[in-house]
Amino acid sequence: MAKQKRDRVKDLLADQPREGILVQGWVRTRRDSKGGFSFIEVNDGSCLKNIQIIADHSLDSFKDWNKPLTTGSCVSVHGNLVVSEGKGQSVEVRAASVKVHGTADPEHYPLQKKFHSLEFLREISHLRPRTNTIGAVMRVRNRLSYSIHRFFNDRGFLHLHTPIITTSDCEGAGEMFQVTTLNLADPPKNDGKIDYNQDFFGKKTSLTVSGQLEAEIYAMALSLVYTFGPTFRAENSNTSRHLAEFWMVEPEMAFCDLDDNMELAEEFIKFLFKDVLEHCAGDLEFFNQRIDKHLIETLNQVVSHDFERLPYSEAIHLLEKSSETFEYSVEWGCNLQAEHERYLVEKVFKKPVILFNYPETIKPFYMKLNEDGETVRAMDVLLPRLGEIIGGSQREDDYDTLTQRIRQKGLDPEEYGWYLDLRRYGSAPHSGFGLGFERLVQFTTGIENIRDVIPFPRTPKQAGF
RNA sequence: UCCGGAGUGGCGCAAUGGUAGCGCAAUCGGCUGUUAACCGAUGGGUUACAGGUUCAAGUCCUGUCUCCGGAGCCA
Repeated sequence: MAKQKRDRVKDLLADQPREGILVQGWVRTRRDSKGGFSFIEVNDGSCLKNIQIIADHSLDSFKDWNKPLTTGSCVSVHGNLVVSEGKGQSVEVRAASVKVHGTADPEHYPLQKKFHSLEFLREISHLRPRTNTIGAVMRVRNRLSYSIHRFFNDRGFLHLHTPIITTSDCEGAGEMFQVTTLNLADPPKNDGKIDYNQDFFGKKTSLTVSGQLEAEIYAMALSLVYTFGPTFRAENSNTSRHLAEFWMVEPEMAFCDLDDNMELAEEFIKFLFKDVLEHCAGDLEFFNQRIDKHLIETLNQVVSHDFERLPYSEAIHLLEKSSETFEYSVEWGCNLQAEHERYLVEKVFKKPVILFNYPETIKPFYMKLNEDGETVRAMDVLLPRLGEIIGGSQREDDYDTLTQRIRQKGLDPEEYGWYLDLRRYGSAPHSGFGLGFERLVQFTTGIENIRDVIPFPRTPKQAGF
């Protein structure tokens, strides 16, 4: 006899009454009626909603499930999908048999049917996916991930798997996590220094802080590529927007200047928001109700308005002549503070802003120098409240200029042999950007802390689970 | 890392230096086609950790750890 196919709650709730269905999931709540039956709400993760099971106490299996069927227990229910006699749901399941797989002792199971703070849930990361909030976040996260691949695939980009372990300890970005198999208690030494010749790779290696440089290599052959993978920063950052391990999307495009780059970034964000609004409506309504009352409105606004394109110099002008009092004063050449960015995005333009053409002094060596010799073709996409979600640039494609820029920044061109080779042989104008995936999930769910939009957050002093 | 706040039953919070309480959850009972169910009763706490001041410390002081908010770094 063939094994019965499992019905997902999401499908059943949209289905017509029919016989012979099988529901499998976790009990969210149970209410007993003196009418001799129980209301059992089961969730299987397919959607936010639970399905209501009516389980009669005259069932043969009653004596087996009555005691162990509590909040958190796991069940299989065979029965019929019927029109609901009560209010609040159109259909429900009338159980023919109920089986409890795993119990959840109510005296100890931490997830009882009550409100729990996200801070508390973070301490039980192995159980928190069973909550409405985290379940909804993960469905949205999944949709965004799928949608990112679709966006690039539809536009002829190749998904490129760049390495997690890299030898370039000079990428300019933040602190890196070292990768080693050396005995840390007694590492081999040469002239008092650690001898990396004896390490696994024969040199010092770290976890990647960006796949950009490797993506450039492939863009210089395949034209359009993107990476989407884990990224690591060993910065001691303790904020609601930073993780030590996060996922980053990095497209890299040949024959693409800064304008094209900004255009793609804007199109990309709008595509993703639109897609989530369309395909995660139920979950977004939940966030809109419980997390952020303006979430859906905000997402719709982003989708329906052009992003403001603002050169850095004009941003400085706006800030200088502003009547707003800032903690940090501004002048041309300084890094904009969070308060400045928020002022521009939330007060002046009230929509996403793309800042571009930054002073070369505050940006890395690989960004293309403008004709003025003072600014580089860099751009940051800023969203209300969240701040920077995308950072990118047109890359310097001129061999001599790049060599000079490397020296200017106090780096050694010798270390960048293969990177310079890309400019020596068949160089092309090219651009790219990096999008923080968790920040995207934050914005689309309204969740304030980045630790609640990734299954297992890694932050300073936290790598549990 | 810097600035500020916090750590008290399973969870969310109270408690002028003087008997540690409340709500939710849990347990038991009542009621009910219920649905954040409702009503009644019961159990549950070395107040983060280590020192110190005091007749007396959840409360004051010192140190440590962790968490939260903001800043920096950035995505």
